Amino acid sequence: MPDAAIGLNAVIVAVTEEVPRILTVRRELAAGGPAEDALPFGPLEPETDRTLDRGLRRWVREQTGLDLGYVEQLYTFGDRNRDPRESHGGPRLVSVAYLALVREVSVSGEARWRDWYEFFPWEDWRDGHPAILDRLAPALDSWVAAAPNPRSRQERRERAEIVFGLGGVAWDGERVLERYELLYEAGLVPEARRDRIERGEADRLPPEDAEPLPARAMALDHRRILATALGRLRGKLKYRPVVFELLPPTFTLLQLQRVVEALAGVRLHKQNFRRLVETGGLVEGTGRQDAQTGGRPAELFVFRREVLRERPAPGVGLPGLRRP
Amino acid sequence: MPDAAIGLNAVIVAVTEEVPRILTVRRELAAGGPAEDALPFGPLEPETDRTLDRGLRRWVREQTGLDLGYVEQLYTFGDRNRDPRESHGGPRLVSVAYLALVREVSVSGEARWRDWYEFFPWEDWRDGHPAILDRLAPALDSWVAAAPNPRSRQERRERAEIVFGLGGVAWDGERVLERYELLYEAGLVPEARRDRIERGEADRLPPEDAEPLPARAMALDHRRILATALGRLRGKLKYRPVVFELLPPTFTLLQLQRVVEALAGVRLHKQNFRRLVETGGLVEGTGRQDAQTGGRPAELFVFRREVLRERPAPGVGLPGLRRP
DNA sequence: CTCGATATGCTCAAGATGAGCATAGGAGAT
DNA sequence: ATCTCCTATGCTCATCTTGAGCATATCGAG
Repeated sequence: MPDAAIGLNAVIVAVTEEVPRILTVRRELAAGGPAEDALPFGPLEPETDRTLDRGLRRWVREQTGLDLGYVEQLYTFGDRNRDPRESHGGPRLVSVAYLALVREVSVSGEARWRDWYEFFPWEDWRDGHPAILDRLAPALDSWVAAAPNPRSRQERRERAEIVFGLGGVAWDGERVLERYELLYEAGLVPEARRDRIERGEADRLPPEDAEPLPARAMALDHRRILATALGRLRGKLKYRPVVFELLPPTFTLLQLQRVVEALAGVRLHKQNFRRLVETGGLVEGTGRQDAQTGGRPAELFVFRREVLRERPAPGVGLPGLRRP
Repeated sequence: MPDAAIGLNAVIVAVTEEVPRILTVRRELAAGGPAEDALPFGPLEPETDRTLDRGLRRWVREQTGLDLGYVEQLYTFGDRNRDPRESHGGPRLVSVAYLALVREVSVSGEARWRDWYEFFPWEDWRDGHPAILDRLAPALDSWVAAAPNPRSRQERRERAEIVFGLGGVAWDGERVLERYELLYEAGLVPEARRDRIERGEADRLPPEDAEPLPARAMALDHRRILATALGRLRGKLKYRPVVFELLPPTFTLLQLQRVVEALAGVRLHKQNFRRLVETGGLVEGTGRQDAQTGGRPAELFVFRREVLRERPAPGVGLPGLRRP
């Protein structure tokens, strides 16, 4: 069986000040090339790492000083030429990506936190319809129109409508990856051009955009990995009590709501949210009050672990977030 | 970056006669050892396989003659010593497992179809509470009692109750993997003994069960992979129209219901199921009728693709299957 | 033509959801 | 002191969804 190299990628998420953040590093991938944002990554040491996630925790600690708590495997990326160094004799690189949720934000080394909506501005609907979608829509239309034949045009149209919620289709917050992949295929993200050039496919380049999208790109396929993470987390939120990994042990209901909103990218009805988490048994009051920030003091709550015994799939699967 | 070998595993699912089946092969893993059921697996060819799932499709075709349609990545298994050959100088083997859904059942080669509930008899609740659970419950109690300290005992009890729905906790059909892993840890499946012996940990063996569970074991960690697949499929059913991958293009509502029940492992209320899929826009009548099997003829339905435009997460997320 | 079997239509109580109104209890300004 | 602004918290209500059942339709077999 021929060999390949196994890499491990980490999407490390924290939420502070109502901003969901991910930990990034700066990397020069092409030696001497431009530095780009990248997800932290490291190798699996086949000899010493007993499991994949132990390997991950090991080098995350080494690189950033962070001790990961909640960790979950996301997806394994193995397309050829994910890393351009492969085409110059490097080994086939297969990367197993993980999602980690943390509370702390102090990191050491070259790591820094970034608002994940800088990478996906179209995903944040908390202030209503994101303005960037008005710029994307016509670009998507051109992509549809540029299809080589009517059948393919029809497919493109349907796909664009479904994933971007156009033409009356409802927006589905979980389709983060599908949206990114469509933009990539349509040549609307810089990675599309860059990858083609790096692979020597300088023919068939998408037209360089006069005015590039106001979104941050990433090295390699890391924005794809990040999109996978965001989509997965949005889904998981609804049926597993993962938000609490991102919150201090004690919090107010509004703090909880703000974190959920930050991840889900939508605003929620306050009273209904409260009803959901309280009558759903997800939290319990401590009797203590918040050293608040203006307004009537709020009660402090804690996560109620017993809910795991009471309900099969406890989460904040609430109004406007529900599945069907 | 040190090298490792990448394997690909396929959990290939079909449903016929209300039985969910998976494709297995017989393998002698220890040369000269006993033949065991295994999932089909093959290597990734780093040079020729452009993507992981292409590699998978390639060797599944080679090994079984099957052309896969719907394929979805499941999970990547990378613990050390998954394959005992590693401890004899073999390379670290990391396997990417895939779930595939097919309609056909004719296979060539050494492959054969097996009822997946032979591997997990406790997962089939279609005829009510599975009898095997009455045998498992006391064995789980012993495992809880055997905890080294009160704290660990409490944790074991809570875990057993949650995953097996004991002590008033509701049964959650999706926790297939958690149940299998608990049984493994508790030494209640033959793989637990076998793996310890193969790793030379012949001390600390779980006691050999006088009367082994009436369930089929698998080679390596393949039953774990299978459990992952079953759990994932049960979950996905509820919010993506994947059942239709397992059905002929045209089907009656009862056929559809039977397939869903076979996968979910529970019986559903017929009229409500019908209401759900019809008013939910998942299917549409063809006007034609079934060459039926006794009783009033049933209308033939087809999957209604337009539902993808109308609802964000269409699936059979119905009564008794819902998340919260 | 009656029975057995399945299909299909319809009802209804209970619960969940979506949206809003009203009141409580703090801090800082006047 | 009291006014104002702000957030917390309690409560209501119309509407939709769910869970469960009854009733009727339409076939084949005896």
